[in-house]
Amino acid sequence: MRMRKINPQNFRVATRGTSREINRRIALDLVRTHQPLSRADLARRMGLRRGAVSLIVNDLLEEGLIFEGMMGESARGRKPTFLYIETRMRCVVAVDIRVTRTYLMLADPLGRTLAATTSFATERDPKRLAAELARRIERVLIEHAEAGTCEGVGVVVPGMVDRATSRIIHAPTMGWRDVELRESLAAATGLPVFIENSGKACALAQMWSARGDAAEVSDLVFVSVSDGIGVGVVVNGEILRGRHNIAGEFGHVPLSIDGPRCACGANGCWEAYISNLATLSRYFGRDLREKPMPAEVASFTIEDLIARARAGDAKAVAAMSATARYLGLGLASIVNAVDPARIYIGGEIIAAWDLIESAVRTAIAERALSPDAAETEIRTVSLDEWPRLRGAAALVTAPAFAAPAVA
Amino acid sequence: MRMRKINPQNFRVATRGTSREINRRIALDLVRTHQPLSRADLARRMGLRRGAVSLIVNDLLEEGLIFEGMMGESARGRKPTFLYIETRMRCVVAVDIRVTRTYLMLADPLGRTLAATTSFATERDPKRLAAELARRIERVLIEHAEAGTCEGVGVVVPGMVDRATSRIIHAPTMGWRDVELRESLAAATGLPVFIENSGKACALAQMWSARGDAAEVSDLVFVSVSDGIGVGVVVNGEILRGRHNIAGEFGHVPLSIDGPRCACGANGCWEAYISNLATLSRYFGRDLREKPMPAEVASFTIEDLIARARAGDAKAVAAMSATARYLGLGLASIVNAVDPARIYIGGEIIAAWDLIESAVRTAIAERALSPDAAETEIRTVSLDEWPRLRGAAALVTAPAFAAPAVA
DNA sequence: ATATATTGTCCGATGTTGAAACAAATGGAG
DNA sequence: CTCCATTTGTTTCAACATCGGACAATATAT
Repeated sequence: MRMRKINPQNFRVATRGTSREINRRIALDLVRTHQPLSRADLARRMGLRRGAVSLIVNDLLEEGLIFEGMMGESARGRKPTFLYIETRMRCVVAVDIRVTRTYLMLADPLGRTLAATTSFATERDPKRLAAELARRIERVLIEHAEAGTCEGVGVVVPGMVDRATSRIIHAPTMGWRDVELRESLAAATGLPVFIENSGKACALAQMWSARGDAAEVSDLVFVSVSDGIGVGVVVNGEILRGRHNIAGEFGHVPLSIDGPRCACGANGCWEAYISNLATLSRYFGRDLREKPMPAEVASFTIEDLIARARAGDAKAVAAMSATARYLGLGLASIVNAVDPARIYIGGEIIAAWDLIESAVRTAIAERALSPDAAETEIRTVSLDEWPRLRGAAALVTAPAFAAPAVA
Repeated sequence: MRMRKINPQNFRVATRGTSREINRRIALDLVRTHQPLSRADLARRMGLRRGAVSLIVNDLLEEGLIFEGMMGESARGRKPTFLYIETRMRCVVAVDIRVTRTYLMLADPLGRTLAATTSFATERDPKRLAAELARRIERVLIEHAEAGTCEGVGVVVPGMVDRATSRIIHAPTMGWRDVELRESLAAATGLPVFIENSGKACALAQMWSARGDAAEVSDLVFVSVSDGIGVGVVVNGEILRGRHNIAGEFGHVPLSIDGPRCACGANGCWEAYISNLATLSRYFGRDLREKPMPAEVASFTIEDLIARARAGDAKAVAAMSATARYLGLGLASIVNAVDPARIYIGGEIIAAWDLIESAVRTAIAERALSPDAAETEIRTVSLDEWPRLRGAAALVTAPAFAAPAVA
């Protein structure tokens, strides 16, 4: 029995148009997930009369959100006209700001890539970064005029973003505190701009990527293992943000309060056990954060480590196994705390998923509170799926398909 | 920008009555939180026309959910007729099943106690417990016939409850696995029965207890420190249950994976550091789970320990301080993972809150990811507020005031 | 006594879904 | 080919909701 409290300080009453708004969004989302679909299909799925559906569909057609395509097939009787999401004359720009490089992608309203991803060295100064981004966005839109009008820019950053103001409260790796980016980028491009933490955006992308009658999941967690640990939590189909915009920071929940020092200042954070740097440090038997480092150590990447493990390097295998175990122990905390239907894992390390999966599973089972929960579904997301950029695109595209705020 | 995904497998379209249903529930909840309230007050708060409000109010009056009371005051013009939640001829029964004793309370539709709480020794056999409960419920309803018709029975248990079936999946301290209680109790009493985990129900009670324009909070966590650690999480005004009904089990998130053994089988769970047994074990310098124990140790309670700490017993103070620090470190995990607007803490130990608060705060600040988050509001809930029983009552009373499921 | 303000009700306008009739399109039976 | 059953999509009217404004009732201030 689902039961949500009404907030007496912030509710929305129903007006004459509320029913239509609700059904309109359901219809649009059904076209998105099940296209192609006819008006009669929609009426059957929604349990509405065909008359009501026709009115909604005509609205959506007029606004250019969907279009009528081929005639479909039916055993007998008049053939249905199929409806599709209009993706031909609309596009969005996705931007992934990372410490060293910034990535840029053009996507259609369903989040599919329209043009090859480009990248450039990240400019640390926010004002100059906004200017540079605006230039590159303008260029890609001119170069791909066939993509149509741009509906907005989605930006993901490695830091906390304030929900209300969209200011970047703190991005430690970037050295940013209370940075304004949205307004300057919006002013420079003349486009709506949406900014979100990268972990949260990745979770958003996974939530909106499911198609058809495939298992739909509205409670999921995305864990990104990289230089740091980014985590995004989705509960009841909504991103968990929290009162101070830090919700989901499982990377800084401890495995051991007396464990190794973490970049955040505390000891024994999950991140301090399983970040790429932690794994490499384990392999080299020294803390790689301490300079100076020999050049051959500084340029050694996690991909190199995985290669050595595959080649049979016992020390590499041991380092990977240890990370796998700690990864699983932390995932167990997520399972016990959030109990999502599915966990997605991204980052360079999943290239070695076949090597580490069983150790991860064993560690989860060691701490998960029930056998069922220990079997929580885990899916890996490889880097070439561009999870961050798809999340950035979803920031712009998803609102049109979301449920209206009501009550 | 709040954005909830529509579940294409499980949505609810709007029908002719949906607008009315939405506004009806908002109106009823406003009367609950702001009573007394006139029709005109409602129209102003809701932004509806007085005509529309009148129709809704007349519906609610006919159904006996509210009643018209005294005339109110106004500076000029016709005096308003005040509306109140009808609590005179309706009641609910709240039941708190604990390991050794079971508590029973009669409450009104706003969750206020109507008759003194009674208790009896818990019968471990579910069938016999249901029969015993039914007898006692029948008796209290006869003895308090003035309370009117009973609208249902809310039961909280120390274990996991399956959302769909209401079966008790696992209650370790009771020795229960996959136990059916709801149907047998409903059959024996002829009343609707609702069952929930006690930690989750406590969170529910806090969410629904706020009145007036006081700070409304729809993201909160309730932490109950007792023999075990019970935690309930509320996100967006909804209880977090999770895919396997274990969400919110922060009691078994580790402080140190190499820490002391926990009853759940894992090592270093938060519970193993701060449960009453853990605190007492720390005081006596021995694991109290190991039998046999001297009688004076076995009968020594956490209240006794608090008394000794207040009397200046250095060892008692040290044991309490250690628990306080671990309590804060675990709360920091909750802050970083869920980032609620407010945390409620219940249990015997809060009788010593003045002794431990600063240590708790220091520990939270040690690990919280932002200074703001470290200042997350904490409120203690004393035992004589009967948080579990109020949660049990809320299971029955809250649905009437909750938002309708839409889209 | 009069003016003004407030509450609660009433009635037609508008916008929505519900139900059913209807036109159009299609395939199969004869 | 004609006729019929079937399906799609549109149209029409009824039912139900809020919106907007008018109105009577009621109370206070002047």
